[in-house]
Order: sequence, then structure tokens, then C-alpha cells
Amino acid sequence: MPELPEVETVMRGLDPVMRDSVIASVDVNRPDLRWPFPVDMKQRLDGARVVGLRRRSKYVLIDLDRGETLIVHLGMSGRMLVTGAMIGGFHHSHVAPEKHDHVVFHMQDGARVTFNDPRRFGAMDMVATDQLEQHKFFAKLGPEPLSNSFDAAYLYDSLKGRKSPIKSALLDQRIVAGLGNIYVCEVLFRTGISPLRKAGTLKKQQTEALVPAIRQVLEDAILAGGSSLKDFRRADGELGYFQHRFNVYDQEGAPCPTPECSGEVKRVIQSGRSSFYCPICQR
DNA sequence: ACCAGCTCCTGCTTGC
DNA sequence: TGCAAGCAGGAGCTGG
Repeated sequence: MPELPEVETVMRGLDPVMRDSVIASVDVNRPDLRWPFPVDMKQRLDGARVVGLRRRSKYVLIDLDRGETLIVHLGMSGRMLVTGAMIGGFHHSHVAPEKHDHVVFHMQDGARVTFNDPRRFGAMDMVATDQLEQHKFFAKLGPEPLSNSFDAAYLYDSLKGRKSPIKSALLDQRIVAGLGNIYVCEVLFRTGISPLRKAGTLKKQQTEALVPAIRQVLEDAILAGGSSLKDFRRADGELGYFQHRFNVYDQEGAPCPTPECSGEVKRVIQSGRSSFYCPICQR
């Protein structure tokens, strides 16, 4: 899916359109995505004022004045596209409805936010804002990688004794929240760690290096507006451009980008997902 | 407790 | 050109 940087990018694009604005009405065009929507979702959204937008892990959180929060997950192919809004002096005109436009938010000022998701792995739910942490999406989630609670001591402790590959451990949202396949591959390249290494066998120094590397990759990607492979678009419809900066992800057969390294980027399947790495400089 | 594998779904790309 | 297989950014669930 969109991983943390893509979700952050979408949230930042929605913020100026939705914050302090009233949702005049919502079209709910089907009863579910990955899970059923709340049966009364439309009634709970119609007429509500948005008081703020946040991100937690790969979820966009839309806080409403009624003490409720709308939770949005983009799954693999979900988009939240803004049309009909004045942004930076440009008017984004409405476009014809498309296949897979599952939920449409009509803002009181005429802007429109459309949730489109061909694969329907996305999700929406609503919860009392003060119960958010207890919601099943968040109850077992690890720390935000860009927060202070994510540090070397915590990560070392979490990986200690783990027999699974470090690749799988960093994809485990209970250990750290928000990383996906792309950014884990890039982080492991930057730290010179093979995705095949058992998590519990990392040297303390390597675990310590992972923390700043994770922060750096995510911050770089956010600055680039995320990565657009096939589906991802920012809320204004533009592409992200971090995909041009991949060192290893989707680079099978390319020469290793490390200076002086004679390696070639290799692809292996780990628990059903592609891992890309240089077998020479990642150990 | 931990871990690998399967599953949901559509659509694009690849190979014969 | 046509068709089928393979693959895709997630993550909950099952069974070992």
C-alpha cells in the first residue's frame, strides 16, 4: 500500500481542504471495502465539521466536531483525490465519476474528496475520538518511527531473540508502525544489512544504525511526496517522485549503487513478498 | 509466543 | 494478437 510517507503526503493534501470545513454530505456507494462500513456512516458524517487531520501508521485520521474520528486506510490501491477546490491559486475542477469511486465527500464550500480503490483492500471505520487507541486497528500497533518513543534501546529489545528475518520483523507493524515493503528494502540497503539475516542476530551497533536510517528514509520520502509506482497519487492527483531515488527496490539486475561495489541487485521472495538487496554489501 | 503461508480484489505486465 | 500466469505498496487469520 501506500506506506507511511504516502499516507502522510495524502493527509497533508487533504488538510487544507477539509480542516475547519463542513462535510455537507457523503455518498457511500457500497456497503464495504475490506470490512463493512458502519451501517450509519453516512448519517454520522453528513453535516459534521472536520476539526483536524492526523496520521497514525498508515491510517489517515479525520477528527470531527461530534467527538468521533473517521479512520481511512488506503489498502494497496486506494486514493483520496481532491477536486473542485482552490489550492494555491489553482482551481481543481471536478472530473467525471470513475469506476471504483466508493465514497465521495461533498464539502460545504464545493470541494469534493473522492475515495477510489480498485482492489478494495482499503478500509473506513468510525470511532469515538477518545477511544481511538483501543480500536482494533491501533491496539497492537508499535511506535511511530518518527517519534521519540522509537529508539535504539526499544528496537534492540524488540528484535532480541527473534528468529524471523529482519525484513519480516521491520514489516511487523507491532514492532514499528508504518514501514512497508519499499522502505524496508531501502533501509536495509542503507544500513548494509541483508534482508535474510535473522533479526535476533543483528549486532547492537547494526540495530542502533537502523533507527536513524529508518527516520532518514521516511523523511526523505515525505519530502519527495512519496513514491508513485502504479497507483499512488497525492491528494491533488500529482505523482510522488521518491521512486526515482530507490537504491534497490524494483532494481533487480541493476548494478549496486554503492561506489566500488561490484554487486548486482538481487530479488528474493520472503514470506511471499519481493525483497531487493545487494548480496555483496548487505550482510 | 512466534512464524510462514494464504487470502481478500482488480488490473497491469510478461511470456508463450 | 490472444490468452493465461504472475505480480503489485497491506495485514488479518489460520495452522504448525
